[in-house]
Amino acid sequence: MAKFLTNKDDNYAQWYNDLVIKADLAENSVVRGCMVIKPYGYAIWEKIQAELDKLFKATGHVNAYFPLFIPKSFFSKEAAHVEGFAKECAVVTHYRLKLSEKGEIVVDETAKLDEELIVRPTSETIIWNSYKNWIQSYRDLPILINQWANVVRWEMRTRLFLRTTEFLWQEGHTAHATREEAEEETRKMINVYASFAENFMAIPVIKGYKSENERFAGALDTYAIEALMQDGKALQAGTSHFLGQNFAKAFDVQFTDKNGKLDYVWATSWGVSTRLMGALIMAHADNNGLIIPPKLAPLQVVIVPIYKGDGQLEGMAKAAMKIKEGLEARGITVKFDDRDTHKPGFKFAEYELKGVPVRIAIGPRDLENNTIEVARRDTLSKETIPADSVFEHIPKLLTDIQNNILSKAIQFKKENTYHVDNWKDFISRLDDTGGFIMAHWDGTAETEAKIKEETKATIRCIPFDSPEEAGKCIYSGKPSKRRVLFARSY
RNA sequence: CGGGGUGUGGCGCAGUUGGUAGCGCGCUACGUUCGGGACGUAGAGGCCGGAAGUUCGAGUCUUCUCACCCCGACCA
Repeated sequence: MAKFLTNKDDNYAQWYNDLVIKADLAENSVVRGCMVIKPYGYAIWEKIQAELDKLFKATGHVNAYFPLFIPKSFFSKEAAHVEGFAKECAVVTHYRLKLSEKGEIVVDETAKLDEELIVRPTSETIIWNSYKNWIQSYRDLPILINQWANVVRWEMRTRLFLRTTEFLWQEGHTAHATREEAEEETRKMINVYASFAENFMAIPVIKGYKSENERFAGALDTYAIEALMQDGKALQAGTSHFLGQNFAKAFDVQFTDKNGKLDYVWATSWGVSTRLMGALIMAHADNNGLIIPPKLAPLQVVIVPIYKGDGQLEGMAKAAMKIKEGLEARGITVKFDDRDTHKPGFKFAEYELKGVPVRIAIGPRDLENNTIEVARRDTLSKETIPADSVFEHIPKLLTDIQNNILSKAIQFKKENTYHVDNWKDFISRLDDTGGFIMAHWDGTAETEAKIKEETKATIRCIPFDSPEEAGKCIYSGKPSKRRVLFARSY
């Protein structure tokens, strides 16, 4: 089985690449570093989008859209921000092409832009330039806007979904009258991400603060959710930034408060990207292919008929359509695959590869006995049930699968989270198993950098819930008050 | 930008001392199959990344060029 996939245990990276391609999620485009998201992959992204969008709306946010292009001058208004992104920006310098004497299409040098445009790597600057005009009074606040967009960061090395030059994401940008309110928003959104990861993606995460080094360019504080992949590496799955008054000051966004006093506006921004697709794959999939949690599966149930030529299909189609309609009425997405160009075995393998949570097979024996065969993707187990019980059974089964995938992931995270108290163990733990490593750190950037240099492990976050505990830094031996989360990461 | 590698049907590859291109998968047609990726038969499909050179003759040798991939420095 799964003879088309590289074995996950032999070569995890290759297994991932194979899976993305073979499951028809995405492919590399002719444009270096950019991907083509294929319909099946995009369907999963649309599910992610739809659920997140509901959560954003439920927390009071609205959607809007800001330009792809950002004037270079805007970009340089916030010092830390420029520094963070300058090295990976695509720049538009001209607006016209022409035919050369040789008949080639060339840039028309006479059509040079007065001010160059940056292709957005993120939208803080262009958005705050607008907010400046929108905000005069505390009555105009808060502004709670999200946008779904593409952004471009010119990366050296890319991998489908995990890091691509262009990627899709959402970015929330909010403006508040008080520091407390902005901080609360920052915290609220990281919690939204965390609960989305857990409840929909079935991925448990660790929420925490980023160290100063890992912080977003221009933020006073960055919160992140970190997820553990099956190869023991961490993946940052979402971030929420408390931007303080940095962007308000850079773009001169002031408002009059209730007391008639002028003050700068407080800001947050937060985002998740198509990288979540990578997380979804690497958290759950196995050597047979994807395992998609039912809540995000574009196709939740597939019905495969097993028939020999001569009119056998008819009876099955009738039974299948009845099941399909009944399940759809219960809000379940169902496909009846009656293609006669592929054999059942081929279809079984294909839907496993694509991670469809539940497969129903109906064959001649089932018709005779009024049964169906139900197979679940997460455990690969099969059972034959009375056809009449399908409408009670399948919804329960989907819930069960969602829960099982999550508890498996929780178990995995638990088993691969280690408390380490000295340098030797730290290194051997990283090399032997990887995983989340909770260890003491002296809180200095120098130590953090040294650890990264020597081990490639970074501080993923300082967990919100990590208890006060006296200890010694694993690297410097200096005193430390709490453990932080270390890991090698994507 | 350093270090390594690869360019040959749609995809993955082979191609000997230079002699005019082949295999697997996929594709098309027909037939037999159909409870875990079926089989047979017959087909279609290639300026061998590009340019120049050596030679009677270049996928193969030489030079130049272009593109892509992998490993590092940067990153959601």
